[in-house]
Amino acid sequence: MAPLSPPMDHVDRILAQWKQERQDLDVEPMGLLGRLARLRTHLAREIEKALAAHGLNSASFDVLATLRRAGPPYQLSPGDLLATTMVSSGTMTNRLDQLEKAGLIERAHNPEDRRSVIIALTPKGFALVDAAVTTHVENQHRLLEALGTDERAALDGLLRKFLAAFE
Amino acid sequence: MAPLSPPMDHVDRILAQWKQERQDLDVEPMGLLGRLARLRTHLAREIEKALAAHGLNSASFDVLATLRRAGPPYQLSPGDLLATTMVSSGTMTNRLDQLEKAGLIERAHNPEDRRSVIIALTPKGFALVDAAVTTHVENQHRLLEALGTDERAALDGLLRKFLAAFE
DNA sequence: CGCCATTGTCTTGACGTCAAGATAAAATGA
DNA sequence: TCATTTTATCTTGACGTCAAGACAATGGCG
Repeated sequence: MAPLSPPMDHVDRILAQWKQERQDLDVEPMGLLGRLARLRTHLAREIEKALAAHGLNSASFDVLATLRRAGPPYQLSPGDLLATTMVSSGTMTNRLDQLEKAGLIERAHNPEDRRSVIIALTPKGFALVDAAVTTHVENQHRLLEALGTDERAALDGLLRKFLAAFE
Repeated sequence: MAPLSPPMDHVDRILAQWKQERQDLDVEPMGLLGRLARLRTHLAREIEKALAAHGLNSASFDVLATLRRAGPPYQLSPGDLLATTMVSSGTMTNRLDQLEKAGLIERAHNPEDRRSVIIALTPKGFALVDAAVTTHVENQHRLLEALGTDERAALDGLLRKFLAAFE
């Protein structure tokens, strides 16, 4: 018996159209990259939903989580936060403005460098992110239920190698 | 000899911090999902760069490419375009407005349904997207160079299965 | 026929992001 | 020392996106 081929999905249909219209192109990479992009959009939307239950989005959660997992005293500079979050400095300023208004972080002067700012998690921010991360991790487990243990390990390994080409 | 373990990457460091700070959480899924998200950001930025050489971004390219690969007469309704692009109707209207201003598409009434609109690629739009897709596909090949043939197939298969859980 | 739910598209207002540049402080080095 | 470069953060203006809802046309159904 021939092995079962998986059913045609949305991305397969796109590739089939290109093969019809532009036979000169080798569109094979478009399949992998298209699936990665679509999957990422679905996952991001699911993650936003889970965080919304705590009044957060993934932008604000990322900042709070970075401060939380840094350990006591839960303080980092905007520059430190930039180094881990893949956003521009203007975006980080905007995120910090909102978190400060919400009382989840505080800005303090750095006595050792007056250009620099110390961002500190408030008790309210700490409590919120600690609750949110619990929900978030549970949600992440749920999102991975479609894959078995071996598949997760294989996928993670391939993503690791691929990602290494860019950072 | 023990097998070589890959070097610690950015995501590994995040996981190590969580393991230190929140030992109650099983953060294993965060590794896979974090790598997927970071990888997608890197890839999206590279793709934007390649399309910018043609004056396009991935938003406008997606619309033009959908019309192009649909085949003659290179016409679809906004609703058809919505069905393949994972954006809201307001986003699509905005994209079409700009493409129309740029002379790359035209809007026409649908004689069979006066609610409906026919979006047609102009000759200028056809020529542009045909050139852009050539560059885009070359760029996609380049982006996948980090992976071998077998790895690409394995990754694509896992992404296909994962994506199937969401659509 | 005429009412009502549905469909297809567009409008509005808000949000998150970025690139480019402004500002101020600190480090460098002649 | 002092001018220059570098670093750290913030500001500005533009862009792409979304959710919610407006609007007109269509299709079903009594």
